[in-house]
Formats: sequence, C-alpha cells, structure tokens
Amino acid sequence: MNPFDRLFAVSGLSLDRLRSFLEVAEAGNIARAAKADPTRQSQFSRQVKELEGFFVVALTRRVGRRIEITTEGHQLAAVIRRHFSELDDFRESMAGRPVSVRLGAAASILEWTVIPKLAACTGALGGATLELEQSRSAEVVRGVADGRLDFGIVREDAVPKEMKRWKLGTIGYALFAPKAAWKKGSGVDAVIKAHPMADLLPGGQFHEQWSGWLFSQSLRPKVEARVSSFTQLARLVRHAGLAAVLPENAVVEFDASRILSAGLPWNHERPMVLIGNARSLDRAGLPAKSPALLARILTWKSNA
Amino acid sequence: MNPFDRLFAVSGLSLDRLRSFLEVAEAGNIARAAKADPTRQSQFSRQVKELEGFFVVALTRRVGRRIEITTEGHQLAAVIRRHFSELDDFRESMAGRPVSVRLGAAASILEWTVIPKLAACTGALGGATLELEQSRSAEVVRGVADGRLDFGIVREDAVPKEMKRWKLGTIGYALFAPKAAWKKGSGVDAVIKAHPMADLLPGGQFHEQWSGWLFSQSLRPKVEARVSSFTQLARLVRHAGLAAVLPENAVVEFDASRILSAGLPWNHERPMVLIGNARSLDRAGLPAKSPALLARILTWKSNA
DNA sequence: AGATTAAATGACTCCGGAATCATGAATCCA
DNA sequence: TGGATTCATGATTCCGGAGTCATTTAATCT
Repeated sequence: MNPFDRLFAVSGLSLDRLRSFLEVAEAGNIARAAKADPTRQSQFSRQVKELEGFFVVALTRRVGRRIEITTEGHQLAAVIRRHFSELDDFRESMAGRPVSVRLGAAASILEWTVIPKLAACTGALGGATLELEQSRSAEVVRGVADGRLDFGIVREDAVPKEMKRWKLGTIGYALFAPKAAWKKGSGVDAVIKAHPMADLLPGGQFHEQWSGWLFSQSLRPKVEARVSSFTQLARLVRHAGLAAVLPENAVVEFDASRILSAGLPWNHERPMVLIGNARSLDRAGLPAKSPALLARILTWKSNA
Repeated sequence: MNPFDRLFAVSGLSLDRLRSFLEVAEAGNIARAAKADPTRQSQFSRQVKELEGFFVVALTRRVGRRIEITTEGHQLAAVIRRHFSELDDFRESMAGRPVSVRLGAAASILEWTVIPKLAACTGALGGATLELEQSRSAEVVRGVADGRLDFGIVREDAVPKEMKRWKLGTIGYALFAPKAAWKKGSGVDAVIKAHPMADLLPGGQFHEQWSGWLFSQSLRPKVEARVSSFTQLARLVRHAGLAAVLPENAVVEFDASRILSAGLPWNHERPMVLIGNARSLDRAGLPAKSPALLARILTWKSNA
C-alpha cells in the first residue's frame, strides 16, 4: 500500500541510529566521536553495526585498529545531514526563528569580502542567520558537496566541473605599504628592497610562489615578522607600519590616504566563484533564487 | 557541539511519528488513514498531536467533524516523503536493486507516448524501474511539487510558472476511422455523418468541447458506444470498426493501412511538457541530467 | 432528539532499543 | 613483550513510546 512500508518492514532503522552514525561519520571514527566516553563508544559501535545490517552495506571499514567511513557511508551521512537540516529548518522557520545558512571560505574572503556586505547578504537570504566557516577551498568544496555547507566561495579551479557556480570576480595579490614607503615613481621592487616587511610562515601555496619570485628577482626583503594568516599580516601593515603582500580585496581594510598598494608583476589573478548546495538552495524559510541574489551582492569588480 | 543537537533536545520526534503523519497526510484525514481500525485511529491522533507539540505548529485543522492538513502540514509531509524516498533509494541502490522512478501522466500519454519508448526511458534513467501513474494534469503537478512523483507529463498551461519544464511537443485531437469510412476526398464531417462512432462518457474537459462543436455544426453522429477512457475508445476503433476522436498520439496504436485519421477543424494543439521534482533529480542511483535525457527521448514531432 | 461518524483522551500493557558496565580481540607503539 | 589504543560484543537495566481498549467530545445526518 504505502510506498514506504518496505522501508520499515525490517527493523534496525531509527533516528537515534542515524544520528549516531552521522556523529561518527563527522568525527571520522568511533573513538573521536565518543570522546573517551565508554558508553558512547559501545553505543556507536553497536548502532553503526545495526545500520549496516539494515542497509546491508558496509558503512565503515577497518583500517589498523580504528575504522574509517566507506564511500557508501559518506553517501548515507550526506542523506542524513540533509534530512536533519530540513527538519531543523522546518522547526525553526515554523517558530519564526531565522534559518541559519552556512557559508565557507578562506579567512581573507570572509573578512574582506563577505563581512563588509553582511547585511545585504542576510537580506538576500530573507533574514537568515549567516554562519561563516573558515576553511580552505578543497574543504569548502567537499562541505558544499555533502551538505555540511550551504554556500562556499572558492577558487574556480577547485570546483569540480559538474558543480554549478556563480562567478564573483578575480583576486590577485598586491603589495601593501605605508604611503611613505612609496618614493615618487618607485615600483614594487624598490619598496621591497627599502621597507621592512611582514610575511607568511612557509607552507601555503601562495608562499611558495612568492618566495620563488623573490629568489628569481634576487630580492632580499628585510622580514620583521612572520605570521600565519593574511588577516594577521594586514594587522601588521596597519599597526606596525610594515609592508606585506595581501590579497587585493584587503584594500577595504585600509585608509587609502595612509596605505597604498600595487599589484605584483607575477600577479596572475584567480577567478573566484560562489558555489551552493543544490538542495539547501530551496530550504524551508529561504527565498527562491537566493544563490543568484547572493552572487550579485558579493560580486566585485576585478581590479586587474 | 553538533549542529543537530538542538533538533533532538526536545523529545517528540521519531521515525514512527513522522511515518504516521505522512500516512495521515496522504489519506487527508485520520479516519481514512486508519481504515476503521480503532487502534490506528487513536495512534494517529496521538502521534500527530505529539508532532505538533514538537514542531510547535498546527499540522492539522478541524473542519466539521474531521480534520484536514494545514499548509504547514503539507510542507512537513513533503519533507518526510523526500526523506523516506532517499533512505529507501539508498537501501535499494546499495542492494543493487534498480531505483524506482515515478512518472505521472494521463492514461493516453502513458500508453501511446511513454510505453512505446519505455526501454529508452529506463536506459536514460540508468536502469531504474519506471512506475507509471495515471492521473490528471493538476494532480500530476501537485504530485511533482510535493515529491510523490519524480516526473510528470502535463499540458503546459497546468504548470505553475516558477516550475521548470522541458517541452515535448503538442497534442491535438483527430478523428480515427477505418479506411472504408473515408470516401475519396471526404472530410471529417462526412465520416461523422455516415459512419457509426464511439464516444467518451460526458464529464471531461474534452467532451465539453467536442459536443459543443458537434452541436454548432448540427452534426448528429450515430453513437454506438460510450466508454470512459481514450484507451477504451481506441480499442473500439481497432476491434469494432467504429470511428472515434482520439489524441493524435494514438496513431501508434493502429495499422496505418487499416485505420486513417484526420485532424479536427477546431483542433487547437496543446503543448505538453515534462516536469521533474528538483530533488528527485539527483537521487542516489540515478544518472545526472536525467530529466533532459528523458525529455529528449520522449519528445515528438508536433504533427500539426 | 437520537443515531452516526470522526477525533481526542485517559489508562493502561508491553517491547524495542537506548544506556550502562565489563570484557574480549585486534592492532600499534615503545 | 607488555602496555595502550580502538573497536566489538555480551549481559543487564531501564525508559520512551508504540500498541490496545474504553470512553468522551463534537459535529453531522435523519
């Protein structure tokens, strides 16, 4: 009769088990999800096993003395996550509370591109609460794909080609330095040679490129500080009077009469795009077409 | 910690209750869902009430001595339906069983347009099982909107404008009659006057138009049978040698050397479209882009 | 009014499955 | 090799909520 009778014909399915499995899947293994609580440990182990029995498929795989989630497990986790989000959305929107929308991007994007337009964004989302989550492009793409994130802003080259995207503009890097450092007509090279700088700690994809370029130009800047993020770098430029290379969108951070910037010679601009989770897009409580609206708001002119 | 903790912070949510509510919502009221079983009656009443407590919103409304489902209730039902489908799909596809895809349309479309191309359709759906469900356009649109159906084929004018659609072609009506009935050069009128006919029982939107036209032309066909569907009409044309008005796509039913057809003079062609449920479209086990593939296969030339 | 139908509610029983604790088995690490 | 980590499993308790039946409330029909 009912098309879902067969779903409940076999026992072993319950919200609790789905919830437990989701926790394990998010944590990656049981120990991490259980957080040294032996009760949770045994519960998780058992419930995952019961779900595997229900779906007749291995959701986990033993690797060494721990387990990891199989592809099928991740698929199921995505289904569960979506489902719980929808129920939660429904409840929140019925209660008249704002739905919350998760957007992932790099810290520099969040601080210098999203936050300055935050009000317009929440407006476009019908008053939803925006939760900004900082992570690297690959992680954002994965998050959007499996429903942990509703939106993401990433380099276009990190987006799998079948995923829909909205172009926002390009971002390159520029040298930021106090006005005084820029002697009349002097270029980037001159500032780097003469003015003390701040730099990122080695590690990122950008740092590679940057130090390679310095080497090729036989430039040896005087580095007074090494920090771990662009936002910290910006703070150094602002308050310590150092020069530094930052993403172009960092201009919003500075008073144009005190800090000037100039693009780097090897500065190849990277196109950035907004991506969105297909199913989150028409969640209860969100206006239709929100990704397009959001993209329009967040788009910037590519200052080439 | 976990974003869904608040969903489970309050008790009152369970798969059983969601399932019960879905049954009630599909039946329209408790009595119908309970089918005179007093146990189910009290269970349904109670569980619906518990869900209303959980979501803090009225899912039902009393009207007369029965209840009906509120707008919010229908929204929730759609969420549940989608969720159960996904879990079911996941299980079925894990078990290697073909996912089943529900397509709704009028009987004549199903029999004369879809079924002749059934193999190609299931191919485009990655071997899914196609479930063909017969219902009228408005009902199909509603079904696709709330997730009961994955696809539908309906008159374009029945589709709300925000819903995406794929054009398939137009369908008009034509008079079908044995070759012998068509004297050299004689038109539709002549056949109607001379040859015994079969007709639909009064009721449909088509019948209205058809009898109106007959009246305006002062045509009084000799009606030997009245039946309740086009498919039955076609059977009469085929086996009883009667003439009848059928949708143009019924040509596939007949041997062109025995039965001829001609369009009706007032025959205004109706554009037909494929519609699809946005979320069903990328269900587990279905190839991407399936609606576009399906549309390509089902498209016919408009024989104007 | 009385009869009938639909839903809500009270008052239970009973069971699935969650919670808990203890222990076993496999793997890794020092 | 011995101890630590991680997961599996056995055994038992306990509770939420499903199942059941009887009764009440309310609207509708005749």
